[in-house]
Amino acid sequence: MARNDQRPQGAHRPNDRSGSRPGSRSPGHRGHREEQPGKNRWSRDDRDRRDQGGQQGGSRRPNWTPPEERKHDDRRAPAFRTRGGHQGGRDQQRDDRLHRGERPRGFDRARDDHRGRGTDDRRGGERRFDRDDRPQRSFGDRDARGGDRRFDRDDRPQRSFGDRDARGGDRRFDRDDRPQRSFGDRDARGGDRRFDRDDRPQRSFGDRDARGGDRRFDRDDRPQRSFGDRDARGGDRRPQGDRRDDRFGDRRRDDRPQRSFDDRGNRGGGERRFDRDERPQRRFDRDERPQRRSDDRTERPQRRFDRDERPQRSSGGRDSRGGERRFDDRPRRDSTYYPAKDANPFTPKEDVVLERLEAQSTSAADVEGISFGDLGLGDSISAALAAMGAESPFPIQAATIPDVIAGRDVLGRGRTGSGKTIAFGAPIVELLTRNRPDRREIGRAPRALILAPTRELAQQINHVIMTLGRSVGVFTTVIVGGVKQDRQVEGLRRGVDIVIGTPGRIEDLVEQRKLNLGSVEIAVVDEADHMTELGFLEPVQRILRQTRPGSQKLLFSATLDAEVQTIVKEFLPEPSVHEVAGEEQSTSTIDHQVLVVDRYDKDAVLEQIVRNPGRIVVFTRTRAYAERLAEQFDDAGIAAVSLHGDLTQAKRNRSLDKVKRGKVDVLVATDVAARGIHIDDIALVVQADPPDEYKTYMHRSGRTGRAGNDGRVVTVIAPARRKRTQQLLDRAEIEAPMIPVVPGDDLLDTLTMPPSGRAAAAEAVPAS
DNA sequence: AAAAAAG
Repeated sequence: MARNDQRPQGAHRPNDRSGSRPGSRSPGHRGHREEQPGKNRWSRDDRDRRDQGGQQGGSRRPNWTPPEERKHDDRRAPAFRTRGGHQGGRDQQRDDRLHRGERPRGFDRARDDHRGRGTDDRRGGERRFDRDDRPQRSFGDRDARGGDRRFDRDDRPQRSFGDRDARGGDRRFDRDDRPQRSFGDRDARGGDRRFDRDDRPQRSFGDRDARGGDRRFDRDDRPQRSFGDRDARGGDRRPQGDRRDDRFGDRRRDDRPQRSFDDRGNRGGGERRFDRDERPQRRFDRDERPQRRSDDRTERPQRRFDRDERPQRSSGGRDSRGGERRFDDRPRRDSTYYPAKDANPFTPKEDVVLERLEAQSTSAADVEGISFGDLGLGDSISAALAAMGAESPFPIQAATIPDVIAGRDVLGRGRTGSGKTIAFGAPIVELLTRNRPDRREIGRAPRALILAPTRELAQQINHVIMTLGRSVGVFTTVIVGGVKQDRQVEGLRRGVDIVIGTPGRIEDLVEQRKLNLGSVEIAVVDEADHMTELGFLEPVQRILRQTRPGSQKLLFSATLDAEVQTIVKEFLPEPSVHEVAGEEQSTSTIDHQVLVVDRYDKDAVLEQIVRNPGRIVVFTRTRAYAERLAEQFDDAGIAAVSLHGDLTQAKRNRSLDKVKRGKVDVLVATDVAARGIHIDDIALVVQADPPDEYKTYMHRSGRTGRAGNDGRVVTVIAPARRKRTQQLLDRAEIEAPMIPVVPGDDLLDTLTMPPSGRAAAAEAVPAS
């Protein structure tokens, strides 16, 4: 895996020194950052030369204009025009060149062929660059990248003090002590959380069955699942009695005995359905965890058992494991000739509302008058927060900061845009400030790790934490894929306190022995429920297992649910769970509508919607569609950029940056941008394809309506999808009218207007 | 069926 550079194109760039590779780039010279950009940049001459003899992707258009130079002002000009107007000369030309909707530019395809993966940008010209030799396009990229990296480094210089040793010791103890904590703590947090382990004993067979009933929805099959896990463990499980007591004591958690995930179903009431069942597979995965040092977790013997039983569980997960669990194995209809809508073994899973973890609730009123200092943060950090605009703590912050500082494992759920990054970032910086050596050690191993599902989110988190850390000499670095690892490795070599990144590159560097997670005392999994989904779970587990035994773990997400069970069981023995009270209300600031559109009218409707003024984010289910739509909008004179996994990281950064800086108002993205990404003032979120999961709906919607602003969301669906969409909305507890729409409807021209204004317009439009 | 993350 030690891959060196994922951008093979680099080899073709003029001035390219990649041949000399990482080392030659004057490592150690922080100031050399500048060279980075220069290195790949094409001079005008280079470009011209290229253009003339260019045999690259071939079809470069004579009149092609760099997208960034095009003008799309017309989009806003005609204030709410009903139909797409005609475009100016240039656009006209473009229209001639290709029909919207088509995969224009033949070269795109050609390129795709040789390029192994991805396609860069939708605008042909740009894409070319990324790949082959296409020099020109570089400009954009580099800058973008340059920027990111910059962060990584700038702060480090001063890196004066600090180190892990100090803390190390402490934490270590924690672990050991944790044992005791168990009882007490657990209660607090809930013995329940422990799912399988302790409390569940009784539950064993009987329970399950019982539960089975509820769960039935989700998984009829589940019942069997018991096989290994729980039963076996049974032995371990302690009687519920011993669990909890304390801190939550006051909070009334004692009463919630069984609350474990499994149980949840019962207590909660209808909604909570045991989604977990579906997640059984993961459990198996653990087998691989044998490593888990037996010693550290004396207290948690139980788990060990779990693993044993789960032998097969390898990666595949379900397959290996017992047949029962696999969805495939589920009882199916005898005949599959006719697709069964309701009995699809796969879909149910996505729509199931995972049971919500029980948590301590904190409301805005609870934090009134409280300052960050009251929560345990030092003056420097508090000042840095104030400078960032965070004068006083938000509920989720007030709830989790003290516990994080106290060294507890924490599960935090706060709605989108509620300040979760600071909720875990500030206390981590605070902890790293304490007990550290007088001098910072060059090459010291990081003491904190933050995992995020996307590179953009990791970078965003880094911005926040880097800012906080700078005030107290705590340094961070981003470790993500898509860019050369050189700078990242160099940063690590110099020594950083907090590593923020995505699983792939982190594992890669660990394997290359360029990143040592053994000193990590605090690990955070942001968007935890997503990070514990199938493709992410195992890497995350492997990474967390690399951290110091007994290290503190924090899981955060706006939709934190039982999906994280597997991780909680293994890594958060006695977590404290927090959520913001009444967070559902916050959704009330977002207006939701479902537009029922005939398939053939869809693109026209989307184009009309996107002509509305204001920043608009359009979500699609596939990369190809995101690309196609962005191109369509662009060709129609509506400046738009795309963001998805087929683009090079440079382009991804560039697209996002363009939107953030207001260069472009329309962003067409896949779900890569659904979680965590913050862009100011998104007036409207358009779901060009309806999401499959209610959680996805919530995260996409969460891109708007942030910071107390109103937000609007429209979801475009085909008539046949109404029922399914309604079910999804019900699960998300969102009310949204379903409105039949055809291209040209005035309603489509007022979507970024206040709801009230729209209502009037809607009435004037004959419902389909 | 798709997306993300390593290549």
